[in-house]
Amino acid sequence: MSNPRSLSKRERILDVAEELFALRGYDGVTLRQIAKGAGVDVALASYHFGKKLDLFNAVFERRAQLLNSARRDALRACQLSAGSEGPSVEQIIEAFLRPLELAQETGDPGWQHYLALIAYINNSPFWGPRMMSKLFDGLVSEFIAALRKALPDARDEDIYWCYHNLSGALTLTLAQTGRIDKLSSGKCRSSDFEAAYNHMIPFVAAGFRQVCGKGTSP
Amino acid sequence: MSNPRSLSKRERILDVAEELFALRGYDGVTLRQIAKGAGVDVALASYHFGKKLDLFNAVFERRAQLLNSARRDALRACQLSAGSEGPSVEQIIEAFLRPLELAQETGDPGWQHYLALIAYINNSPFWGPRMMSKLFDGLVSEFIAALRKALPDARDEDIYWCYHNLSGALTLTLAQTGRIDKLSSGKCRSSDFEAAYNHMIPFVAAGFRQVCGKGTSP
DNA sequence: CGCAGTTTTCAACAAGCGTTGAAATTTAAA
DNA sequence: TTTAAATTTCAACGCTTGTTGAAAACTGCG
Repeated sequence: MSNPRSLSKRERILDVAEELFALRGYDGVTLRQIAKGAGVDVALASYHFGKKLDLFNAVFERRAQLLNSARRDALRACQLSAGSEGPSVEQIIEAFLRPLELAQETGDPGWQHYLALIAYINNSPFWGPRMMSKLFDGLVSEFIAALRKALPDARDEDIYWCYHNLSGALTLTLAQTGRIDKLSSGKCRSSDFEAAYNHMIPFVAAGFRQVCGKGTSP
Repeated sequence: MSNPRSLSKRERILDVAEELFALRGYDGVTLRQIAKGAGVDVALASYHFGKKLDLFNAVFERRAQLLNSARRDALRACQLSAGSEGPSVEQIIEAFLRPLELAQETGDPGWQHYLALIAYINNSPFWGPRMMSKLFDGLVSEFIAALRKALPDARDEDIYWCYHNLSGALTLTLAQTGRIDKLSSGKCRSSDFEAAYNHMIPFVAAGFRQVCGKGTSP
């Protein structure tokens, strides 16, 4: 049945595919590049995953539940620790973002590649609509609902646009992990995850309050 | 020399390449697809532009100067209309963003495709570093300098992180133009651009002020 | 060991890729 | 109209792609 070597090779194919897809996109990577990177014959990818598109989807599915659970748990935790009026905007945004920072900081480069791949998908007019909602719609709805409670004066439309801005800022951060910002001449390293999120959270929270009303105090 | 038909075919190749590259990325589009879309033989793209990568670059160069000039003019205009203490954060961000909105609203779908292509590039770990700085570094430096003056208490590092968030929010907006979102399903599409920027500008300005100090009053 | 089942490689396929040289067509000027 | 240059098509090249069927190697079990 399942021996250590087979699991290892199957997993290695997923790892390499994850990394290369994140860098060059679906069409920019060949199965032969993936196989070579994994030290494996080309046909093995087809044996384990079927068509190339199935391998692409398998890469996403591998970590999707794990990530969604972590973010859902973070939201639940901050809801429990908050009073009956619910968590503040800052707390909700923090619950939305910190699990990603933690994933990036595990030291497992696979998580960085995976999140960069998510960013790639989110900004792709072709892949975005067909994959993002399947992966994240349920989770996002929960966060939107929490935000709606924390910002009782806001119109739904406003909350949506603010979430859009949050998603964009986050996406660029995920896409640029490891990259050095030339403009800031090194002051701003995208691999400095903590700095990125410590700046993003107050930035986004202030934006929400400005556009959606003050809400409950932080 | 230059006759209307030849210009037309050359231009049509650029138009179709622009649209398809924006949708599927560099590797997701073949010269044959572009040629078919333009109603032209495959070899004609090579005749006019050389290699596939040269065509890719030609698509960028066609509108780059026009766009950069518009944004630079907008910055100069708001600097002139402001007093000696310079424009506010809102005015600077508005100068940074409005020319893009205007380009999207020209009704020329080419501009929408072009801006979506810029978004694709910006979020691509492969293409981003090698193209974005060449296209926009000079312009961005001018805006950063203006922001530094409007936010005298801010550290450079903070300004760069805030700009990063602005760039991300903008990029996602450019990438998703024309897309229909569930939460805004009832809205009319022509007002989408205006709504996007009208929400983005106060959102981003509030973020800057929160992270970089209050600055001069709006 | 021997054997069944799983995993991995090998070899090859048809299709599509970017690119190119030469031929055909169109254009602009004389 | 004649002529030379610019444009466009044609036909084909060498190569790479994703995929597959059959052979080989490895696995755990009796």
